[in-house]
Amino acid sequence: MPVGQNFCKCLYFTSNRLARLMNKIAEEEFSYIGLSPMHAFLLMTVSDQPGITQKELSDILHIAPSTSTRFVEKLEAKQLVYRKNEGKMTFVYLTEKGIGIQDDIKRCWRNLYKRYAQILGDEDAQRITQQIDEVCDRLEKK
Amino acid sequence: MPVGQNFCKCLYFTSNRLARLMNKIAEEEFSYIGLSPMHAFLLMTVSDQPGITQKELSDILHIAPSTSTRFVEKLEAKQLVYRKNEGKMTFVYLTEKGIGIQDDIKRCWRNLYKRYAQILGDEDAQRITQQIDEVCDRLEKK
DNA sequence: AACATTTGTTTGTACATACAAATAAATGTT
DNA sequence: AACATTTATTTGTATGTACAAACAAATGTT
Repeated sequence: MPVGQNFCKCLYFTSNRLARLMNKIAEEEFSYIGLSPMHAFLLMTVSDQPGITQKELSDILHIAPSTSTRFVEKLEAKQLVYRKNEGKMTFVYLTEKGIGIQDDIKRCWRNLYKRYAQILGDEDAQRITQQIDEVCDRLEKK
Repeated sequence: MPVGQNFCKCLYFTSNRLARLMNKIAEEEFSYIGLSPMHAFLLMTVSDQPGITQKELSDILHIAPSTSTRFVEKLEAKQLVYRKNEGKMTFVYLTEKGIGIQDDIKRCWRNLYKRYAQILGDEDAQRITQQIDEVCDRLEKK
């Protein structure tokens, strides 16, 4: 009896498959502004909370602290954010250029939503997203 | 009005968050046999269909063809599989060593399931997994 | 005040994964 | 049979992400 057919019953397997699919779609949509999706999310977060620390960023984005360092580095190189170091913390702010592309980012984000919602329907799209978020919270809590 | 709080309503964002979480759990469980989870899945697939081609592997595992080349290369280096080239295709088989660890792989896989099912409950775990799989199929069909 | 612990950041390194281009074989078309 | 198209694989290169270790600052304890 073949086992290969049962990969679809493994949450590790399916969640990674979905993430790969969504990555491709999101990369396409955000490619219009030359940013990877996670970088765009980071920029939106900084726009929302100027002076945010990297620790807070990694909490909100659910990435490792080292990853947020790397992201901020890259966005700094593109002159979309700048850092202010104070003691052991670094506070992150948008540059003028970073502020300037916020609308474009939001537009890409909306297009991304439209893109998958068109396939899944608004209701299913929102339902599955909410359920995944809930599952994440439960898995993370312990 | 803060936008950061709404990332959880984005399927790209949540699916990646879940994948990162599941990766960590799966890597832990499969670390007992010194394999990354996807390598283990590939080995199970080859065990199920000896002589499978890399194209078929990439279809079943939902990865890019180049990725399946890379995986097979690595498993060949570990002497868990070998290749037989015929024409433009390469057929993949398990070595004795590869056959020998199948039980260990299955044990890790069961432990992985137990691990997240214990947190989510069997029912929820299976429900969300099935729904994600369905969503993937719909997104892939285009 | 001296030392230990915790907390935030950075750096080195590694891995999974992908795309695009190159290659090579198989198949279809004239 | 000659050429064009499709299909499977490989290779070069790039990106996202993580962990562990290093470092640096802040806080707690004696």
